[in-house]
Amino acid sequence: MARDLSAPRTPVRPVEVDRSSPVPLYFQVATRLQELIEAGEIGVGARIENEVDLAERLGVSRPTTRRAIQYLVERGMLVRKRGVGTQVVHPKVRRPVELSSLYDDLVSTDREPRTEVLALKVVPAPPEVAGALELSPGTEVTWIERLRHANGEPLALMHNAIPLGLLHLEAPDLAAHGLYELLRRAGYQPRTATQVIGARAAGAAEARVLRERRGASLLTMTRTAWDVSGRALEYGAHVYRASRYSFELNLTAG
Amino acid sequence: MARDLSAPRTPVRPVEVDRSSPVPLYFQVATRLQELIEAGEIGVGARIENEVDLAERLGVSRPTTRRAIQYLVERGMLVRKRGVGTQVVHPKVRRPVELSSLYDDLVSTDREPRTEVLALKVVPAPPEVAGALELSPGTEVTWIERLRHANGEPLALMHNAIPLGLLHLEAPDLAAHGLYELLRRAGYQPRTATQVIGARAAGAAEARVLRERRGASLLTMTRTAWDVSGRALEYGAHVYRASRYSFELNLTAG
DNA sequence: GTCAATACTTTGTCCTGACAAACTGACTTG
DNA sequence: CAAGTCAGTTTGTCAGGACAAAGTATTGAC
Repeated sequence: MARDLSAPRTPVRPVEVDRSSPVPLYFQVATRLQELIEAGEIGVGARIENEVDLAERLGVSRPTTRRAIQYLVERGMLVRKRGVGTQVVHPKVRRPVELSSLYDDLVSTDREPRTEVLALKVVPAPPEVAGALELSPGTEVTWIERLRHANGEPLALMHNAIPLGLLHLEAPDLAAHGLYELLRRAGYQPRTATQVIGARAAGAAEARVLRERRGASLLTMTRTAWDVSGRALEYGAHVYRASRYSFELNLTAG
Repeated sequence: MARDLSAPRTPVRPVEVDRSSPVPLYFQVATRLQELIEAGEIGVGARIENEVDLAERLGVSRPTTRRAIQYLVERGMLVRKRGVGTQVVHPKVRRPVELSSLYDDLVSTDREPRTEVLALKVVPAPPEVAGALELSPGTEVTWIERLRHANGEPLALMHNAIPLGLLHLEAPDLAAHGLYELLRRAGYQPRTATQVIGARAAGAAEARVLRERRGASLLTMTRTAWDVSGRALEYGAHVYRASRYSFELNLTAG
């Protein structure tokens, strides 16, 4: 359907590989291609060279070239069609979903986060928390309550549970850093998570600390995060001021 | 850390491949492995055979075996470690995020969806819609307003815009099917989307059609969806009764 | 001129073979 | 006995080749 097949192949000229580098060849090729596409040197809609020619010109094997292209296809930058070729569809990577913390988001958008630690103690896990973290009921967990400010205004009230023994938390650390940053620093990298996002009206106590009217709309988010080996890292139940915050997601369907 | 390496390798016995099938070998192997894991025959934490042995026993090459395992690794079921082996970490696939429609979700959970088409017309795209769909301002689009019921109760008020020429919509079709199903049937498969999820209080008109009190909390979702070749398919601005609906997401970090 | 058959291009699948890098566990050595 | 060394295991990377399948473009027949 009116795909412009007469468009000239962009011959990806300045790609070279460094065989002495510890970086895998396929990754070198993928990175270079990504740079060229993001810089606009290979425009949207343009077809790139076919795998065989590209491989030959770069001096690598076809499987290596395929792997590099596949990497960018999975990231949504390229589309392949058998018998047709490979086309650029997006100049920027659409990341599937960011598994980053609120704190990092605020820092990166210059919104001056500040954290007030309301509680930090060890308690037996309530049934809901124990279930989410796959612990037997009553197992002790570190329980955290924090109030997160942005630009001097309260933004979110956050309750979190962390399995004991994972890491030792101190109030000053929590005040100065995001929870995910502390987890990462201790060697635990969140990799998968399930979230439930909903909304409800603010109760009296919540309204007071968040400086909203009673009954104001709040965004709620409960999340459980696991690391790469399936170990449960964190359970969180957060409420956000809907007037100041929303979730932005980029989705990709398999 | 206390990984049970003494656990016996589960030898994935009943896997066989059918070389006369048009289904690729790597996919046959991946599917069979996935079934065994989901059925619990290979338990969580168990290591599977190493690639070389598995390949030999199945009578396929090691790259084919690797590709099958890689497929499950990307879906979060397995974890590989060089020098160690491959372990099961999750008995079920955690899909990155489902890009399915509300209608399909309600059908699959047996909640008897019913759709009331409030409006179906062709209008010039408002600036916000034009921007989201990457159309020049004022381009005409199909504009849809629907009220979605579940179990006989109103659940969501949905506004959507579709580029003209993509497909011809009739009210009866919209009443009987989800929008995504109609798109798919016309050959357009949504692949990537950006969503913004927020909350706000119900206005008077919204409260009336959704049978909520005025000021009740509503979940809001605006979304733009593209197909595999980067063509904008749909813009949607939906509001949900927070008392009856929440978003559930499974995330995976790269 | 239109439609079907054919040739060509390009990606998809699969194989064999080889070496490198990371991790484990046992052995050696001080 | 403790710590470093070394061999074994397992996944990671890469090459080169072969054929299949799905499109596109051309050619030929009616």
